[in-house]
Amino acid sequence: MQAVRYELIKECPVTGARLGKLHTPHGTFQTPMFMPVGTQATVKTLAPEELYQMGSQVILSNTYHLFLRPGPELVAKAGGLHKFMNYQRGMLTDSGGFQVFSLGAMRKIKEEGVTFRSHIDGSKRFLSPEIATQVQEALGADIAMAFDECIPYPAEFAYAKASTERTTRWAQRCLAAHTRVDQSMFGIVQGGMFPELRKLSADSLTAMDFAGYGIGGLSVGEPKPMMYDILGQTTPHLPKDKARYLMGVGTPDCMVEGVALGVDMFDCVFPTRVARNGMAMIPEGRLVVRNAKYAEDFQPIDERCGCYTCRNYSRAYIRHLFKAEEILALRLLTIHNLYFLLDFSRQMREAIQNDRFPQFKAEFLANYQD
RNA sequence: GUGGCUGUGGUGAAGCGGUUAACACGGCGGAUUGUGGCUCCGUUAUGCGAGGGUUCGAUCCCCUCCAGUCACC
Repeated sequence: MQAVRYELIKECPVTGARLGKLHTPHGTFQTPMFMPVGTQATVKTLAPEELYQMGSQVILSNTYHLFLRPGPELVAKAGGLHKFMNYQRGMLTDSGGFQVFSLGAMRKIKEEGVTFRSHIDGSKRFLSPEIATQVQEALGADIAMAFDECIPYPAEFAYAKASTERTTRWAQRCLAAHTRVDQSMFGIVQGGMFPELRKLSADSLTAMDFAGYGIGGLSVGEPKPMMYDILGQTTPHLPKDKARYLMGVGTPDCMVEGVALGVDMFDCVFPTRVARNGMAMIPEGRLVVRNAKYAEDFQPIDERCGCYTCRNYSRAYIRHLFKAEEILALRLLTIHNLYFLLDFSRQMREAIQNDRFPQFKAEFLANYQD
């Protein structure tokens, strides 16, 4: 019996959209869902109570960052990540595979694992499937991710094939190393932009006993139509009774397309990162609140939005806070953007429930500009 | 009042006779998809206190004025 279990509630009769539940040791959560990113054991600028209040269910934290600082031993000594950071709902840790490739300098990939340099102090470090699994067990999230290589775009077929096969072997080693019964592990489908490799990866991984499946290596710079194409040629190879998690995706247009192709979970730094740069997400796309045209605009970011920020503050005030480099500016837009995506997820669930997901998708996309 | 010094964009300032006036900050836009509040990109002085002169040519040299600033009466 897996610690984390997906329950399919309902499928859209037209698209591949799924309404479901994710049962975890820290509660049962609704899918499709968006998972806020809390890289260093904190969703930047927010306290857990604020996350609960806006409807946050599962949050993501990061093996790479916590491995380097403060270290898995310290988190284990604190009683695990939930206790350490005082978040009592669902939690997922990324394996560190992606960061080794995106942040670690001078990385060297071998069959055994990856040697890289810490982005903090430049020291030489090593991560392998076994180490990444042990670290994630020490962190103790509900969901651990298998250690993978995220293939860059573009990539040659030969490289993508070799890498994908290695990621599959690494997945086996992760499962073999995994011992915690109150934690489940998701495998990660790779395969680059090659449908046959995606199928190969999915088939190999689904033959193993993972609780769910991450879809990695997308949204790495390829055009969106290509991403949707590859995604659409990946999810059909995944079992219906397991959760599908499209890694690193979190703009509403990509999410609604992803849900239509059968994805249940998303995570992305986008809403929180752009919030810190003065950009608010709205149904029409984006509103850059630090733009001069909002200097005397006393409306909320979005009058239709129910978030704490929109109920209490104006564009002019938030713009002022950004200009003055006040911390509250970052908090207010982070609250808004996360609420926006969490509420957007809720609307998608409601649409699937009410058999109107295709219309919801069409209407949303007609209105949205990225 | 007399003498010295200084006047370059929103700011701090390079340039000191010769193509489109450096650089930094700020401003204004943009980028951002398994997170460094980081970063990156574009743009921002038809003009060098004002007027006159010398010169093929003046931010740069000369004169007058104006304004700041320091010192002394």
